[in-house]
Amino acid sequence: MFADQRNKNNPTPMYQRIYAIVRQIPAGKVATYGQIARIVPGCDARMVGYAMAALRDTNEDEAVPWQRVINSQGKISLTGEGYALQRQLLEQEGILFSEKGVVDFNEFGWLGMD
DNA sequence: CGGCTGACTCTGG
DNA sequence: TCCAGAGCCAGCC
Repeated sequence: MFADQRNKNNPTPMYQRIYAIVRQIPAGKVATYGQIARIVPGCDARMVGYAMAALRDTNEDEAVPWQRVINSQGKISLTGEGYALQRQLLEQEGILFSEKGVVDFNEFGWLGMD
């Protein structure tokens, strides 16, 4: 299974593994960096963030719903224009933000954050 | 092969 | 509530 792929013989680039997970997040739901990190063995929250950052240099941004990945506080980690763009994309999917810009995981969390 | 960079999370003061 | 430090790794010069 996946756990074995963390070996040197793993032909799959880690970023691609991360993107694969992100692509599984359905519209209208969000997941945290840490959550995704736990799904991908040998990967941590930072790695996920780095993978997302790397996305902007590729043309995969259309295939990977990067906007559905937010931080553990339920907030968008980007600032400035990036923030506005991500928030807009999420709102278009029906995700609601509190006045402080926080998403309710209980309602929109992908894995059902109970 | 060395150095630099980057969208996190948790803990403690 | 705010801030600093540690943990930790793939890409791209």
